[in-house]
Amino acid sequence: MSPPSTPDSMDDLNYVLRQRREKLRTLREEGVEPFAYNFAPTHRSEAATERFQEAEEAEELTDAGQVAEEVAVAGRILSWRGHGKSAFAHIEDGGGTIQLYFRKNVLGDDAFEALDLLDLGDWIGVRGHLFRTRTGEVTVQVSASQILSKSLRPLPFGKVEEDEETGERIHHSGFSDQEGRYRQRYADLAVHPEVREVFRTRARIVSELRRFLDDEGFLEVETPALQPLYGGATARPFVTHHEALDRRMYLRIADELYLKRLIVGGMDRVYEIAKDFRNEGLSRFHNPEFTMLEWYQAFSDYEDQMELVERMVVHVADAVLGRRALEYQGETISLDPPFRRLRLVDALSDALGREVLDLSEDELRDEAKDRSLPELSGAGRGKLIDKLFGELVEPDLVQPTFVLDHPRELSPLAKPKRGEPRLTERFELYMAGMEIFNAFSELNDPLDQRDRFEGQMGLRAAGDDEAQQLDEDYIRALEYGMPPTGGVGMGVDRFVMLLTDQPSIRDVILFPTLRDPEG
RNA sequence: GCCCCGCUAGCUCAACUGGCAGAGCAACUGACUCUUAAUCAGUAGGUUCUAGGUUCGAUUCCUAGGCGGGGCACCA
Repeated sequence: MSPPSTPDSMDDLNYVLRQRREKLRTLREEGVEPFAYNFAPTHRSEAATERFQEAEEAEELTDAGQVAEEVAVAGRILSWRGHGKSAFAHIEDGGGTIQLYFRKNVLGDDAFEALDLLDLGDWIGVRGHLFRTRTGEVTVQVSASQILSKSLRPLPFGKVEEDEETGERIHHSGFSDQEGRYRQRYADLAVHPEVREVFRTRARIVSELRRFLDDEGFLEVETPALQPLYGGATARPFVTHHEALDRRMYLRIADELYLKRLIVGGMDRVYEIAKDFRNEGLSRFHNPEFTMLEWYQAFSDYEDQMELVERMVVHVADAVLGRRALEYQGETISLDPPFRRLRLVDALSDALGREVLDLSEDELRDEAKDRSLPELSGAGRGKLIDKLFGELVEPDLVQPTFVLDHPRELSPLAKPKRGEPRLTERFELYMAGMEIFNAFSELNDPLDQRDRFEGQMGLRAAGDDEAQQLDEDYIRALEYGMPPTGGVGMGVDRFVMLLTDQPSIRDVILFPTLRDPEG
């Protein structure tokens, strides 16, 4: 990793890097600047291919079978096949790949010799006429070429063979080391078009989420990521310090309490797409910083929000996938609403064969012990129910399922369930076993909210350092009056995982959090 | 934090029970003017993750550590 940052001690470079530096020096000696300032392509590779087909169909090709006007294309050299006095290459640009054909008698001796100084990975710009090779591939017959940037470090290109009959792409060698791919995402992206495609899809998904909410009359807002108090979720925060204010601050774990302050302020439909930060373990489903979409809609309850979520999922699926079913890691998942609804306590009661709400904390603990769930000493009723649910019910939630009406202890920001005060009006939407949405009829009674916060303070005093803090300013906001409001949080990364069939959250985050490689 | 698996050339991988560390691709030299995993001939390329230990001898066995992957826990 060190060569680029240390002064050139050529001795330390391995021979491949050394050779490329020598080519770089030769280019400069010949008066060629290997790091150009710009180039003006007339087409991206895809458009160039289309241009040829257009000319071909219109029967406008010259006698030599070429398009009359020259095109200019630029890209990174992916492959090179030299044949003495000619050569074929493929370059790749943002639009795909295109083949180049170099001939000594077209380019001239000097320009053809200069091709020796090119390597895989170099960026070049070329001009030339489009034609179709004997084997049928649209190709640029290069009349002039220019190096745009010298690659001094070999990219880990594999080779791809396309099966003529099935069109199947067979990968040879390649870059498959997970660690290398995450640490050097630039190299991963450079050699894996399919990885670039995942992130293109991610952008489309986020864009469709925005479009959907905008069309529903929501206003996109931005709230603080640096907060004097953290809240809106149960999680351990990242702690930092503001020097000038000499004050401890936290990176947000959720946007919730700020967005609801905006509802109090009369902004009756708001949303935010933001990074949240949680100081907890990493896993296939957890990255310390992740993207959350939250929205709040005045005058709605969680029933209304279930309907909105269904419409949102369908909107994105239609727009991005063009269908309402998908394959996730071998499972077929239908996105056709209405989604299944499952009351948490009913599902758990069925699994246990006993009425969950009638069980005492000790009885719940015994049930958990019977299923050899580990480390439950500190858990209260809410946590025990959550654990049991996670163990007994959650694994089955492959098809989209709204899990409803969580116990009050688990949901300090949710309104009590109408007619069942031990429960709250809350839902989580599970898909492919992942919790992707979480929503409430938002608690807007400031007195009840204070009681709930105080309950959390009790848990905190008992040693639960993830319990929520009492936010007096938020209570004050509620005292001014918050209309009935439905609010939803969505794990954007997980939703992207689902839609792009990626097994790990690291595969949908460009630069996932990793340990320090130095150790 | 715990368990399992992995770490060997730029990349992908071999190397029996502990016995000279190898191949394909990439690179380099040469041949080749419609190839596409181009082909053919040749050359070079290694701190076997790190530090100890056992041994005549360690990529291989042992101990500790690092990083990654998977699982569990934590957490959503």
